[in-house]
Amino acid sequence: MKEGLEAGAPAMRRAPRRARGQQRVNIILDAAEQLFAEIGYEAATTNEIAARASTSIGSLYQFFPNKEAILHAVAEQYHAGMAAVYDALLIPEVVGMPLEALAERLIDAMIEFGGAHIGFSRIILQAPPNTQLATAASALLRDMIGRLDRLLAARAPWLTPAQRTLHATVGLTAVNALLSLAITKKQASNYVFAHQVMEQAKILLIAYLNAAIGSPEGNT
Amino acid sequence: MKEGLEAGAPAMRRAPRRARGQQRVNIILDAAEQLFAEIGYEAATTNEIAARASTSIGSLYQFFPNKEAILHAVAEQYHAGMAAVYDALLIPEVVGMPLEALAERLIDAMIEFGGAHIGFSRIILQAPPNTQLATAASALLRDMIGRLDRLLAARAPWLTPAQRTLHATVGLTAVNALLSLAITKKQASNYVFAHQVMEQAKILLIAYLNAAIGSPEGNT
Amino acid sequence: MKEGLEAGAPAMRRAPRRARGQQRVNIILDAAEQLFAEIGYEAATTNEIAARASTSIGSLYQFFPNKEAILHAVAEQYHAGMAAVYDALLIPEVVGMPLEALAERLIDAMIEFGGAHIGFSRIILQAPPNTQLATAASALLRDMIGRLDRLLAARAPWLTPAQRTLHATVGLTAVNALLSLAITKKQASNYVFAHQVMEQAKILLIAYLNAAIGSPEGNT
Amino acid sequence: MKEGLEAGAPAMRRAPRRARGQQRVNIILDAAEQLFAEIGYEAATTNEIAARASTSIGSLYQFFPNKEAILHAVAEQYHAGMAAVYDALLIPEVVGMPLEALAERLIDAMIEFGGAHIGFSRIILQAPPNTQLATAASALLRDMIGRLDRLLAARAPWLTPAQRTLHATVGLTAVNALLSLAITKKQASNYVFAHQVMEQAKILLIAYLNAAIGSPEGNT
DNA sequence: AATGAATGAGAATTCATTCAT
DNA sequence: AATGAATGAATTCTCATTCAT
Repeated sequence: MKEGLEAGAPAMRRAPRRARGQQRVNIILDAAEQLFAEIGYEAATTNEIAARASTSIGSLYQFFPNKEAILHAVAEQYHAGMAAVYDALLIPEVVGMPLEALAERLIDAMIEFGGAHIGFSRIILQAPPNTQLATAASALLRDMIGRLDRLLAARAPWLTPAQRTLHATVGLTAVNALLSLAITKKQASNYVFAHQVMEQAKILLIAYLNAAIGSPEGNT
Repeated sequence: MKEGLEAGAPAMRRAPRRARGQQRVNIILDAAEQLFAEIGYEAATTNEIAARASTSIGSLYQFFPNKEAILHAVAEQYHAGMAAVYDALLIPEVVGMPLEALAERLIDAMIEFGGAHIGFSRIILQAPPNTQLATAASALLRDMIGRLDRLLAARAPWLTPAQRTLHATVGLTAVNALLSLAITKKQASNYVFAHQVMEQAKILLIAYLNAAIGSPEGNT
Repeated sequence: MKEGLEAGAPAMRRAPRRARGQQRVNIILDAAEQLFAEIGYEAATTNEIAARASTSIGSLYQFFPNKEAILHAVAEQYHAGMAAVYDALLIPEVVGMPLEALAERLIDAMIEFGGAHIGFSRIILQAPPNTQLATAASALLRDMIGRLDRLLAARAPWLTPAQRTLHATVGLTAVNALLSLAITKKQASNYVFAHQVMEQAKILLIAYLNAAIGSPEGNT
Repeated sequence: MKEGLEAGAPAMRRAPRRARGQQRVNIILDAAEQLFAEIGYEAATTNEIAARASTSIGSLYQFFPNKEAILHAVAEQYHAGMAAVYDALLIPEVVGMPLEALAERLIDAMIEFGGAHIGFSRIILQAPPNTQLATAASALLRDMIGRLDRLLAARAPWLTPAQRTLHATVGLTAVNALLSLAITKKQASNYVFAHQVMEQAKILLIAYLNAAIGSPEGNT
């Protein structure tokens, strides 16, 4: 819990003091994210990351103690961006919107963010169990679910905390999967289908929440 | 569908001629499925698979030309099982059921099958892009979507083929993700939550299909 | 020196008592010779030899204790054939011929024999040092040189034994290399060139022997 | 001829940028040449090459992508040396010499070079067919034959190109085989015989060329 | 005898990480 | 700080040989 999201997460070897160092770190992280997105975390090699970042393997290890640290740093960046997206929806004006508009906003925001981080969403959302990726991913998921939980708390105060967590988890899981699908299709240049999928995601989310959350009187 | 899902899929080196050989192949496949489920395809080593199957690495390679072939054989087994599950739902009595009962059946069947193949579902449904897994997975997905497509065709003949494919893809993707989530929770011994997730999956599927498919008059 | 040419040569596991066994041995040897010729001794696998002989690896090892034994058996066959070729030239009528006719006979015989054993000539004549092949080859060479030596003794009695051995070795080495070259070209379907090479081999041998052996009066 | 003998020849993974790297590459190549010479290309292992070069297997693979690339690099070095030897003979003063002197020069030069590269000559001149060695060897041979061809063109302009190629090929093949034999004997510490063989090689080459090439008036 | 499955040492190659310059 | 060479454990796969049926 030094600087990372996770207790056991390997921290960066040192925070670069100078601007040039920070810039190089960013280049490395971008290269890593891109490569992870293309071929997955396991298949990506540190040498290839360094090469894509136009730097040397030695420099890379000057900033990151090991491969996992790179993953966590990428995940952290991604996490921060995702958090910003969610936080923007937690403002009162949005929380009070009709469900349709809210779902639209949420999913559009995710698409936009996902578009900027094409592919890494897939990686992080699809971590095989018992792997380094899995730890990185679970922290992220937990946090996102927590934010949705709060959003639900504001909109449907009649739900118990357990219900909120359940619905948030289910909704997020489904939407994430569809986002992941849409990104894949987009990468395959199937833009029309990708767009259709995201439209369906909105319909699905609205339908699910309406069915699950119901009204103050009776529900699940 | 008889010998390989995929044109370019690496086949088994040879069909074992003796009972002992076939038995060994099955043991290897079970060990591989289990290991893939635990730590993912990439992290699994052929030596570990052989060790778990209580056989020698040489025997393993007597039947499978390489690691990928093992993956494909496991996927094929899995595929066959999944196909059976779906085919059981395509009988007239089931197709004619109310949506609620149909969704219930489908998801219950998937849970049951997923339970028997705990973990591999996750692996195959979460293949990183541009990997061997991805090829194996996409064939599977395509086939399952095809089956759902036919089911939809029987129930909602007013949909265009493109609409059917879209809805089948979206529904399956979402339900698969929830199944995957439930399995993870189950593996973590969180049975209550796993069960709740699957119940929500039913609600979600029904709500989505009702919203998306609509009635003969007006829709998407 | 039990049954092989060489003291340390691994003998066949057992002499097959029945005709069927001997026949199988011959098939195996033919398959082995062919495969050695195609890809070399080292690259040839015992399994592939068995497969080409349409038998099982188990059967192969029923007759040969190891791979090297197969090599030696093939070499022995080859040796016997080669010896027959040379012996046919050691009869008085041939020994007394003019050098031109003798060279013609010798090389034609080698071509004929080489043609029947296309490729193995190359293998056996080109053994890398310190290998199993090398031992097999050297015995063969020694024997062939010995025969040529005797031929020279009959034709040029004024040479010292050391001179005879030297000239026999040199002549045989050169002609073998050309035979090998011709076979290679033949395998590449370059029949014209192969034929031209063998014609040149005759010219070369005659020229060399004339120059080296000279007449009774003065020489090397 | 600058970077590779062969179009499809595997190049080095990277040109070492630092002096230490180039030095290590040379050490590896020397170790490889020596080992190839001793036990042949197939039997040589990359680990043993690395061990002989007193380096790690990883370092070896930093510079060479695979075993074949090492072979080709060694062959290239050898080729370059051989080419220098031949080129030194293509100067007008030498080309104009009487045949005896020319043959003497050529063979002495080959002995000297072969002595410095004891054994690899054997390897490269004795490649089994359809192997990686064969490809490396054939490029070499072609080039050497080409050089001899030019030498013949200068000395015997009345020959047709096809005749020149034939005679160059035959002469080179025979002399190479004798060189190879001499080297083997030298390795076996039989220096006297080795020397005698090379002397005979001169006699053979002179006799063959005189017989084959003839004079301007009539020939082959 | 015949078959083909079983074995495991050994080979080529990769890649995260360290180290010398 | 930067570079890229050095390291070697680990991985995939082969193949000679043995063994059970």
